[in-house]
Amino acid sequence: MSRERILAAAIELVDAVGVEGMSIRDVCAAAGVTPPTVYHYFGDKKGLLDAVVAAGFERYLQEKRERAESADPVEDLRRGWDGHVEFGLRNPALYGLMYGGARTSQHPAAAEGERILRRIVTRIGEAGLLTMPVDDAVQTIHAATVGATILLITNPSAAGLSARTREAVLGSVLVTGLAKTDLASAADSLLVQLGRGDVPLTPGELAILRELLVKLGGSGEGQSQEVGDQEERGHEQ
Amino acid sequence: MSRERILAAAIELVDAVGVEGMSIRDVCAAAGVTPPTVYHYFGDKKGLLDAVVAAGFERYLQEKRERAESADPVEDLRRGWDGHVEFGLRNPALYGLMYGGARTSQHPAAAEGERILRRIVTRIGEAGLLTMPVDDAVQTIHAATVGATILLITNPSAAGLSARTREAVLGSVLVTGLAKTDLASAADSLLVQLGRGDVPLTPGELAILRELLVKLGGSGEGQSQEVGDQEERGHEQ
DNA sequence: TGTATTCCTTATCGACGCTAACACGAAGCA
DNA sequence: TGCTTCGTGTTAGCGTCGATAAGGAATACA
Repeated sequence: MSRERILAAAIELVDAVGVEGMSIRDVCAAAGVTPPTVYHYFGDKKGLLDAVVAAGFERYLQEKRERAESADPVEDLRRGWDGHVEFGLRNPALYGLMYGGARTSQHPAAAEGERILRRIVTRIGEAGLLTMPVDDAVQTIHAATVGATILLITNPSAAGLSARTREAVLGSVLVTGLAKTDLASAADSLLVQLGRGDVPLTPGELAILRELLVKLGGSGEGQSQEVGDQEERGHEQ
Repeated sequence: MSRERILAAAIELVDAVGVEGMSIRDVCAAAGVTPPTVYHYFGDKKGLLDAVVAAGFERYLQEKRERAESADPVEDLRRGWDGHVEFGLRNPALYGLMYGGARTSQHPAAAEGERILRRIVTRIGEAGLLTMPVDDAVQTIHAATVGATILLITNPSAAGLSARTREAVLGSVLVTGLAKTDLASAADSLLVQLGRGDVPLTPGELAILRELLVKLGGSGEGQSQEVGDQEERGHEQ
């Protein structure tokens, strides 16, 4: 009965003050117990943090499992990516414990997360939409997801980074060049082309065109809504 | 004279036992000074770790600067990627401090690293080989690089992960040789995209945009440039 | 010589991770 | 009912940590 209170207090504290700011004594004060009780249940501080990480993975997996698989595995993959990044932004300290550090990281719960990803990618492969072996695709997607999440945590102002990286990776992993055919990308591409060589337009036309393209492009800093919340969805396909 | 010895001892200790295993007193013993000396030079433990991180970035930047720019910016980009990953694998604890943690990460030395990357990407963009704006490409590449490095650190058995992720990202960021390499086809591509889905423009804006795009468009087949040079490459390490 | 500055010390503080030893109520068994 | 066991906590304290107050020794400058 005290174990849950201790674990809950530890999770809350890690989320509030980070790993380095959390002390056993603080956890005890929040949970209403004394230090030896913590050591009775969790062995040592590392054991307590492992339990926190395990609870974090469990929470993450629950979200992941609640996302039912749709008929389109590619859409499932996008949702999985967005869910991962969103989870990291919602629990930055916990995410740092789970992925960032050189910690154990071989948590059994982490393996199930990768298994879910592998199942989705396998379905995509069975549909003949993969440009590489399943394991390679899983590793590539996983690496890019973690990297985008970490960079977003340390630099939340980089709006659109997640969606762009996602489409960039998907564009190479999937045979369908979906990422290159969406509206924002086409506008960005043209914007790049306008920057070099001569353009058969008057200066005024060029100015108007640039403004319109920026409005269409995915890289503008126009919308200041919170990141991670399906910001770029709907553009593709 | 003691400052350098303290910093060197701290770097060595961080590399040997990690951040959490390092204590000021250990550093003092290794450097032959007493604790107050450390606080005299570095303020507090965070200050000392910041100095360690700064030294790490400095070491990383020196390696990066020593790689002279070649005539082919794409090759420079590949070498920069590989150098980044290699540095992370050679200094895992230091890399975790530099990128993994939720630390400030806005170190001035980190900014120069990104500036070097941006310069390379800018050169690629000036060659017309970019499918997205420079800033977007920089962010995407950066995120994927960090992710691949972190996953390789925590799981060194994933051979080939770095090269695969690198080529996957480059395959999306770089123009691969088909269409979209010139102004006319980029305009045509956007024109097609305007035809489907909803466009966040007013009817008037849309009309002007269409007119301008028609003026730019090649009215059918856009001839591609001579960029068939680099295709997919093996490039294992 | 007197004084200021730099560099580093001794000595100490409160908080930390952690542990030994013990207290106490709820079964389990005679 | 009495005795034991076990799960669940406690009190008290160890050694170490990060950090600080106060001052000493050497150098530089007037």
